Amino acid sequence: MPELPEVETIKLVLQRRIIGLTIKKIQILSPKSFIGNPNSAEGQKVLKIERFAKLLAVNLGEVNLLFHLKMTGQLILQGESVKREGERYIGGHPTEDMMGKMPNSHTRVIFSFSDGSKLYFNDQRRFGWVKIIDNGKLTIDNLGPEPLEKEFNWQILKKNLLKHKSQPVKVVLMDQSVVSGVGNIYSNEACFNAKIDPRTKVSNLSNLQFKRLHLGVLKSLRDGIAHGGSTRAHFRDPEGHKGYFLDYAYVYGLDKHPCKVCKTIIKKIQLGGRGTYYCSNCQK
DNA sequence: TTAAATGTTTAAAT
DNA sequence: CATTTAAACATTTA
Repeated sequence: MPELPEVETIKLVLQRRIIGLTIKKIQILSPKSFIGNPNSAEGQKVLKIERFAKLLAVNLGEVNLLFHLKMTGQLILQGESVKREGERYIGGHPTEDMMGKMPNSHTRVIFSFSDGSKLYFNDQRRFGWVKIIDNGKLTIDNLGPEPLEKEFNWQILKKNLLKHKSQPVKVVLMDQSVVSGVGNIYSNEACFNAKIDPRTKVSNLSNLQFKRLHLGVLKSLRDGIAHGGSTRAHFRDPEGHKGYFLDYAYVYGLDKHPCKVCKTIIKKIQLGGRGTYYCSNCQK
């Protein structure tokens, strides 16, 4: 699920825990999930961790480990000190088995660090991947502006959205070349925040609505990060309670539930082939 | 049994 | 040719 807030939260956790550690060993359990030669990463020290849209780049000097978790990817960090505290750091769409023993049947790659801690890349559907990328080649094509950077304003959002003027606004928001890191969850939430019907064609939006949408995107992403990502990127795991998925959402996954603002029943429709949730009273 | 699920790319249809 | 829709990827759960 990892959209921007989830990946950002994973980044913050990893920056705190694995920078300065050396990768001792990389075990590839699913060849499809690892692209490149793992030898070039083994023995290297983690220097820097960055996020680009939904991608995570772990810099090892000459090379980077570039992660894309796609739909069901998870990163689970279990360290020696972490284990003693009965704690584990996780990021990704929550499932029962991510609280259990590692590795498990969905573990695709295991990174072992110099201090004994391990990072597990789990991915049920195997859409996600880890790639070795030379440092000079770490540019990702077709990425729009990072919404949390101050250069991002409503005029830029408007200009980029207008690349697909006849499309519903909710669909265009998910286009990574329009704005980086917004996926299905936050696109739904952003439209709710902006009080805009997700079906509205981009060409029919007023400047006022573009402004509201700009703020709505920011609010949804910031709320997501404030909640540790919609998936709870770190988790205290003595007995394995369930991560609470999206308790804070206004509309995503809440069809047939009353709107948290006006009690109108949330509707679910299909837009661009994706589940789309909205309140017909709040969003017009 | 069918449908849907956090994402992206590619092919097919309009 | 540009734009839009569907399919594909793989697996599980409702």
